[in-house]
Amino acid sequence: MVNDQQIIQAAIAVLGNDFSAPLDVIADKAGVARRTLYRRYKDREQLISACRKETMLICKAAMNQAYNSSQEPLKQLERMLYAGIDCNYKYAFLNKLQQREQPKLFSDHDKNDLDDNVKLKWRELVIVLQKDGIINNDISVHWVFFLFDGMISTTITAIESGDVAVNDVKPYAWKSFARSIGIKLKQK
Amino acid sequence: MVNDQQIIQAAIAVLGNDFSAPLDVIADKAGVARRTLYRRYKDREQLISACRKETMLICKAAMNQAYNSSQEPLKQLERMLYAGIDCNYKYAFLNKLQQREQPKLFSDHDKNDLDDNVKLKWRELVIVLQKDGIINNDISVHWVFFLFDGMISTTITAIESGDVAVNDVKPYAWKSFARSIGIKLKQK
DNA sequence: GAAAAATGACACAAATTTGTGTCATTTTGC
DNA sequence: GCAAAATGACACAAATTTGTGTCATTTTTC
Repeated sequence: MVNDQQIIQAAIAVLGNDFSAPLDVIADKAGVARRTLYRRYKDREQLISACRKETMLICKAAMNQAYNSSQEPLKQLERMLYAGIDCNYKYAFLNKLQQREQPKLFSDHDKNDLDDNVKLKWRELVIVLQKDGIINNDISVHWVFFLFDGMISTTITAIESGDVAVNDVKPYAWKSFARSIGIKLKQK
Repeated sequence: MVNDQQIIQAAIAVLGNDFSAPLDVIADKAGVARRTLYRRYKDREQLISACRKETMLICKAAMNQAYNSSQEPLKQLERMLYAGIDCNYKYAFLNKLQQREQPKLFSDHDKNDLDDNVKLKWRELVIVLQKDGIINNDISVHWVFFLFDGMISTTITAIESGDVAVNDVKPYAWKSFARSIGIKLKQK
């Protein structure tokens, strides 16, 4: 009735904004008995591990697909933003997780999977766009990255608040992000 | 040696990104024995209460001062952004807290203090700027608010990462925010 | 529809977290 | 420098959370 993905989904949603939340909160959110969590995942730790794995898989796939969906850097960047938004709180969860693990393991197994493949591609896009004068030169790639991540978080917050129509918000996000880094969009 | 404010500061920093974190984490962060926390605050709940109070006091004061520091709406908005950034993780903490309490108490005591006084002023600013054509008309006040909040979070993230110089980042934030809502800044 | 697999609803021990008592030591106020 | 106040370092009980065992019931599978 309740599959693994739904449980992981619930876990990500809960842990994403309260990492030390007890397991029954997750169980409730998933609509499942706490005992069931332990049947599917040995540990709290293993559940979290599964969350990380799933999150990275999904985000990575979505980002890669977005990247490959066009040859035009600006379009690629736009679709990657949408992909991040679609990954939703998964994205926030990943960030929180990485932030938490950074002191421990610096260059470990699958963590850099997402980074190496996708973040590098993303970075190249930005550099190209900056070289072409499409993105302003007066800001660093680093700052552009923060803005990108930040816009995803902002959009997720907006969606979760329920005060903004979900369909409207993605183009808003892109328009705002694009402007913020100095891109002048052509009127459609 | 360690005063109340430092403890509150530590508590806000810890709870801001892990609300269920045990008290010894906060005690460690504050450089104080866990026992001391209980001497100053009866409860975990009272500590959190104190955090809320302090946070609101500081944020409100900073925002109001920013608002009052100029008559020019654009300048006021800019300074309010800076004030939000200065409030730092306090701001994130407040958001998390309100998000958590929203289901419980809808229109309660001091919560709306910050809202009524400061958020209303902020809102008026945006409406005026939009009426004057300085902020783009194609986005809603609501979305502008999310962008504002989001830019504060983004900036805090950037600062915490240590990859961006603290002094540079505030003007960056303003420039990016201003652009994102369609403000054309004059070159200084 | 019957056997197998998974679930929920308990109960329960171990581990962790909370909150308090005590006392030697440190810090503060004067 | 001394008395008062605050702190740290324990110890400790209560409460909460974790992880497991068991069994009746539900869901899947064939």
